[in-house]
Amino acid sequence: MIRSVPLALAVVPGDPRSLAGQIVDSIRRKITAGELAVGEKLPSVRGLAQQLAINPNTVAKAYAELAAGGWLQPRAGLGLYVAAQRDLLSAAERDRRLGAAVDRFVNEVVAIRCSPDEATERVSQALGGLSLRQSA
Amino acid sequence: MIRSVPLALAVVPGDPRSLAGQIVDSIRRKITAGELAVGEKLPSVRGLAQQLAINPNTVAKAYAELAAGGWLQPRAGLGLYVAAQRDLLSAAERDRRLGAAVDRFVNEVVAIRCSPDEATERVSQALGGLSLRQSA
DNA sequence: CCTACTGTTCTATGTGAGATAGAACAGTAA
DNA sequence: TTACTGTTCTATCTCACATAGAACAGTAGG
Repeated sequence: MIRSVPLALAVVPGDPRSLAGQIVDSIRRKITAGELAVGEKLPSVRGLAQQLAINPNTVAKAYAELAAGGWLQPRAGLGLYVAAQRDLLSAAERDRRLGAAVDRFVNEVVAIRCSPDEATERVSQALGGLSLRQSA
Repeated sequence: MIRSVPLALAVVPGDPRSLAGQIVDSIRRKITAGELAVGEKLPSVRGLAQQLAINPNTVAKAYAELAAGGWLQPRAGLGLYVAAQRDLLSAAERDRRLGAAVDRFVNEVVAIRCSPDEATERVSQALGGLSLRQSA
């Protein structure tokens, strides 16, 4: 029996994202950053729900989405484990989604009225830090 | 009486953004791109609503948000006109919002599992094209 | 003055996503 | 058998969004 890490994680009601969305984003970034190693066991649905003081169904939905995206591997009756990185999306689909994400970001930059150069710089910094953690 | 341009604009029900949100984004980008010149009159609330086959209240909400953001200048009884560019946000507030937008974008890049370099490149391209239009 | 336009404001209604609550099911290990 | 695991289902509540209809104040032109 592998002990599951307490999983430092927080959800806030003020966030525009749904509770399940916050959990999904946090775990995806922790896996990408290497804070959650491949094969590691995640807290149980009910355990994490109690820890976050939210409904178990909300955690279950987040876990289901992560499993569907290939981030977590379910073992029947045992729990969910961090899966090895693999691509479920085709190159075309990934390109399409990236384009949509870029478009959304540009809309926000326009709305803020900030310099395109500053926005590019900030994105470069944030994504650069991401790749460093990925190689770790 | 200044004739208002037909304003090539489209809203789609499938878009995750609300109808008002789509209108707001489109008009902000048209103003930024110079497709809508400063001082130009916008279509009336009821006119644009009829053109888009949506409720006038939805258009009114979009216009109100644009006016609140300083993008449009209301003239009582006349209509809304493209305002001269000015900053209503403090540097600190703009920086805070940019950080939030970057964080959202990074979350999407992580979710897509695409290369950070590719994402940076795409953003740089998109924002570069934006600054070109701004100078026009 | 009167009419026709402009944006604004208000209440009411219907729809859908998100979160909650509670129950039940199947698989696994001690 | 017991206690855990994730999964699935129905039901309810809330809130944002879009719609619908009405009313108001300001402006221009006949």
